[in-house]
Amino acid sequence: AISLTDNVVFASEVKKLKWLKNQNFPTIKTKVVHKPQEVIKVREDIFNIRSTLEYGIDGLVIKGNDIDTEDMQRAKPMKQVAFKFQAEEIKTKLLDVQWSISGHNYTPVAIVEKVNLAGSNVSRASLANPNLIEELGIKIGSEVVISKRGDIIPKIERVIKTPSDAREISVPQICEECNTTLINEGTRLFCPNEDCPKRIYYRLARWIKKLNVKHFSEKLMLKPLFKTGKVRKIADLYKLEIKDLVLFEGVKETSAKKALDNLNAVKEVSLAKFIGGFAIENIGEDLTQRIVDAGFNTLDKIKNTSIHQLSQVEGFARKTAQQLLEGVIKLYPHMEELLNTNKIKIQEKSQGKKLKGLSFCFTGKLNTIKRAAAE
DNA sequence: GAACCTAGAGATTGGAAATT
DNA sequence: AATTTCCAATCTCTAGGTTC
Repeated sequence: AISLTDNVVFASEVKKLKWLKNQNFPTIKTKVVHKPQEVIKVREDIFNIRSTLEYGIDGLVIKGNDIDTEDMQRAKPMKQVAFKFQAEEIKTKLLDVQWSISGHNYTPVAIVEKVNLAGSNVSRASLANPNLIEELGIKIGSEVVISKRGDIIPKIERVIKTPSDAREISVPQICEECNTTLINEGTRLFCPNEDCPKRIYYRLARWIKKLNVKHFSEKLMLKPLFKTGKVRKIADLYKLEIKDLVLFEGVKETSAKKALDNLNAVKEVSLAKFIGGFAIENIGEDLTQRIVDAGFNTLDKIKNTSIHQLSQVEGFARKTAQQLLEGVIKLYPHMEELLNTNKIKIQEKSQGKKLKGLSFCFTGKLNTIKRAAAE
């Protein structure tokens, strides 16, 4: 069966959906087909009437002509696939390249002359890494063609021409934060200094993000805290009081309290999340969980094992095992300090799987525990 | 009430390493 | 050599707050 994919309605936007209902929004019809050629034909037909539709669409969804709830629960259902239209392309000019710094990695971002493309204004596009700059042969001043891949992500497709007075894109040589000479591996440009402030800050931001602490604003709170030197390590976050936050512009008691309450509300995390929150390069929560499942279920067990033993775990070979082990050993004092604040602890053992996959709704007053705890 | 900020939504690229 | 998995990064828009 075929239905239209739309980039207008988001399921969560209840208000908008209601609005659409009131507008007698045309229902999206499905069509049953039997051969691949028919799919292509339908796609062409729809593409031709696309501009006459009352709403925006970006392609088709082709799905099995049945309802398979199990399949639909997958992150990427196997019984349905999007078949989008060829992305619109437009000409523009490269004005500048900014280097976006995240942690220790430097990523080039193209700044182009603002153009309206497929319904939005585009002025930035990732250039991924130094190698891509070279492959494209792009310079400041180059005329380029951009598209939005999947109608969403701006992408520089190719260079049309580069005037003779175009300027070479300069690749940073030293870290703007700590003056360490950057290492350019072609596919990534990074600052190797383990104690680079960018790296230290990134760890804090990762922690907040990993624990899903809401309203702890990076801009208004975390950055100023870091800049003033008040917070260096994750453990420092747990010593903060409201008075430390209201010092900053744009932060008053209400938001300060909210941020700290949210931070302190997380009292227990799984070992995998704990380690994932420390931003060891290439070591995320999911990978760590595999190690935990394989029996390395305490911080010390992981710290005291060997690369060889870790590499017995699926998903880990020498490199990843080494990154994890060295990262944990290096950060162990940090981790201990954090645990010693007694504000957060690692879950003793992985929870049973009896509740896995089930959904619950709490309503009314709970007698024995608070609602948040129950959730 | 204006101005500003955040979260979250959907979507894709592309590198690296591991696995098959 | 091909496939899978993870990770990090990018874009825009808007509802719903907070602060000024």
